[in-house]
Amino acid sequence: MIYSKKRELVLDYVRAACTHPTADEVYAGLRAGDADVSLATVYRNLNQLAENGALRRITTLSGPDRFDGNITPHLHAICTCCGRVIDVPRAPLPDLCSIASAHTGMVITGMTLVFHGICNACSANNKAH
Amino acid sequence: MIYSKKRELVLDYVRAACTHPTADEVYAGLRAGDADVSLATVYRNLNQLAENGALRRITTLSGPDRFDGNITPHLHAICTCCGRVIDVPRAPLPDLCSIASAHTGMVITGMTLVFHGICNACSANNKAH
DNA sequence: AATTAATTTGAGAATAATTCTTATTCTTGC
DNA sequence: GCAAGAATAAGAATTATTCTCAAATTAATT
Repeated sequence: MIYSKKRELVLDYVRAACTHPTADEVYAGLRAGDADVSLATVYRNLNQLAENGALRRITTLSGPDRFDGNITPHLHAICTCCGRVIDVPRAPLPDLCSIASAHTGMVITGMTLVFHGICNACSANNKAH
Repeated sequence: MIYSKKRELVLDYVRAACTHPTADEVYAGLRAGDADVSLATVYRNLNQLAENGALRRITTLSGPDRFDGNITPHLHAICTCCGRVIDVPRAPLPDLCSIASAHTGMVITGMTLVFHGICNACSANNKAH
C-alpha cells in the first residue's frame, strides 16, 4: 500500500475525532474542512486502515459501522437510543477464545464484545422509548 | 400482538432450522415448502419475534442478520469465510455489564459477545484466504 | 525534470439488506 | 356475521456499502 494524501486525511480525521465517526461523518467532516475527498475514497480508506490495524471498526447492531482511532485495548457501549459509542475500559476476562476454540474446533481469530444500553444524555432527555 | 398464521410459520421455521437462517433463507425455505409468505412479512415477523424474545437475532459483522430459535443462553462463533454460525456453550463470565455500567453511567441493557474464526469445513476446503 | 508503471481517486451506477406504503385480507370480540 | 384493529402482499424506497473505470497521483528510474 503506497502513501496517499487522502488516506492520511481520513486517518487523521478519525484519530482526532472523539465521536467514533461513521464513514458518512468522516466524509462530511472532511468536506466541511478544506479537504476534497469522495465518499468512495473515505469508505475505501476506512476499510484499508481497519484491515491493517490503524483503526478499529465498530460494528453496531443497527446503523452504519463506526470507526475508532484509539486502538489501545478497550471495549465499547452503544446507546440503543442515539447510536453514540462510549468507551469502556477493558475488564479482566477469562480466555474465552480458547474455550470457544476447544468447543467448536474452529480456528478462533477474534472476539467482539459490545455493551448495549441507554446513555446519560438520552436518559436525561427521556428519549428512551 | 394478535395471533397470525404467518408469524407462526416463521417462528416454526427458525426453530426447526439448525442453521441460524437469514431473513432471506427463511423466506426461501417457506416458499420452497407450501407456505405463501412475502419477504416483508418474514422481516416484520423476525423483528417482532426477536423483539419479544421468542427468537434471538445474531448480528454478524458483515452480511445479513441471522436468527436463532434456540433462546437458551449460549454464545456464537461466526466463520469469517462462509458466514456459518456455530453454537458455543456459555462460559462463566465476570459481571461485565455492571463494570460497564459503573464506568459509563449508562443503563446497560445487554451485551453481545461473538467469536470470529474459520470453521472446520472452510479449513478443510482451504477456502480461507 | 521527464518517463513510466503501479496505485489511488472521483463520480455515479450497482448491490445488498432492510424498511416503508397502501390497499386488501385476517383475527378477535361482540 | 360484523366491525375495529392488526397483519399481509407487492413493490417502491431507503440505507449502507461496494463496484467500475477513466483520470489523477505516487514512486522509482532515467
